[in-house]
Amino acid sequence: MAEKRNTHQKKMILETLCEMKNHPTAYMVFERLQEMGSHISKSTVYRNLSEAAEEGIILKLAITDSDVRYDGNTMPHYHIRCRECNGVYDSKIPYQDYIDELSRKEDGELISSHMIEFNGVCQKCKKRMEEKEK
Amino acid sequence: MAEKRNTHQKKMILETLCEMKNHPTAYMVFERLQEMGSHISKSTVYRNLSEAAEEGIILKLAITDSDVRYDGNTMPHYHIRCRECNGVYDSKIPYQDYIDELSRKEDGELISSHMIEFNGVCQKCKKRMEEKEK
DNA sequence: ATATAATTAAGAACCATTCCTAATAAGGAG
DNA sequence: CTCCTTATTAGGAATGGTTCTTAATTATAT
Repeated sequence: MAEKRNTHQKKMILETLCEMKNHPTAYMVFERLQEMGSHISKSTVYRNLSEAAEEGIILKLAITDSDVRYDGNTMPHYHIRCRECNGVYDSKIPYQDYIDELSRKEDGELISSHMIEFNGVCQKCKKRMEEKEK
Repeated sequence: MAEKRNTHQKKMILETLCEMKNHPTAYMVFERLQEMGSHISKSTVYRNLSEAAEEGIILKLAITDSDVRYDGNTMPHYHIRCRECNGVYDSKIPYQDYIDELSRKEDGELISSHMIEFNGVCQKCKKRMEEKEK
């Protein structure tokens, strides 16, 4: 009655994801693995990340990208999207339960959670832009 | 010194978008136009929607989809994504300015706005699920 | 050690989106 | 109204991330 197997590939993929702090897409994880000399195939990376997200081992990010992104950190948290470099950063503010309550009161839908994405410019890009000004 | 032209195609595309209340992707607008017997090409639909969004005439939706969606309603508002039918609905709750202030205080980034997407089940699907229960 | 079935590698297929180019037509000038 | 300029379009090829397919592999139970 074998159901789930622990393979080298799965372990490598999840370890690599957790090392990457840039909220990568499945493709980015695949590329990283290739750089490291791994021969894990594209489809294996896509499948494992997708399955891990379904199992709740990793997080499938709610990001307004045209690509799905993953995060090793499964704690609920918000994201900041830099409109200059397109990078994704974590916000430090805690989950706002009351936002869900507000929606439950106002809207007729069955709300279970929400996500927030901030639009802004990250510190790195901000600094770079200020230096260009001079 | 002609800069911007008003073409039949542009007019038709924007009118069609505003008639559609389901926050369509560019492709969905293209399909709708075809159903209506229009011969407007795919690339024209994509280009016009993208340009209109840049000009602020329409809204490029912040939705955690793998596709970009557009909205004729340019008022800032939040969205509810139904996890059953995958539909996108508008929330009635007003924009929460203080969320931006909170992030500005806690995070170091230059925040200009945010978007919220609720995860839930829409009224239609809720009703359908309840009827199946019986 | 063997069996079986979950998992993988490799790459073809998919499909929304972008890109390219010749043809078209909006709108200003005469 | 007619001509010119050039923004815009139609049509389709190219792109590229993701999904799918299949035979080969390999984790795990027995």
